[in-house]
Amino acid sequence: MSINSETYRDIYGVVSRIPRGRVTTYGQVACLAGMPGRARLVGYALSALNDPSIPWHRVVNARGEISQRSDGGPGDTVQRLRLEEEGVHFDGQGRIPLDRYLWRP
DNA sequence: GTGGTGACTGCCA
DNA sequence: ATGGCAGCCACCA
Repeated sequence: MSINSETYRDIYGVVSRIPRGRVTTYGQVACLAGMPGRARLVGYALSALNDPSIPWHRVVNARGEISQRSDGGPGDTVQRLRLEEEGVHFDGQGRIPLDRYLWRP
């Protein structure tokens, strides 16, 4: 990982144990990392992340949608493709039914 | 030190 | 159902 910070390492640690074919929300990652209410920090941490071994694509927002990146990169498209490869099904509105795919540790 | 920004969330109209 | 808004806190200029 690119940043030397315990906080970020905790976030990445949580993300890396999301099982294949499941998703989780920014808020839940924050909660599991011991900082409830700091979903925005999780988003910031992921934007700074540049490590292919971390399954960042399994993190979506609280509505089950893929959050668009500010840098205009193709990340959001890649995210959807990778999730579909894992068998995560999107509904007609581009959202993931969280009742079905949300990771419950 | 100060102020603006963001891969967010929950509340309210 | 959708859209706006305040709160959140690390980072950068």
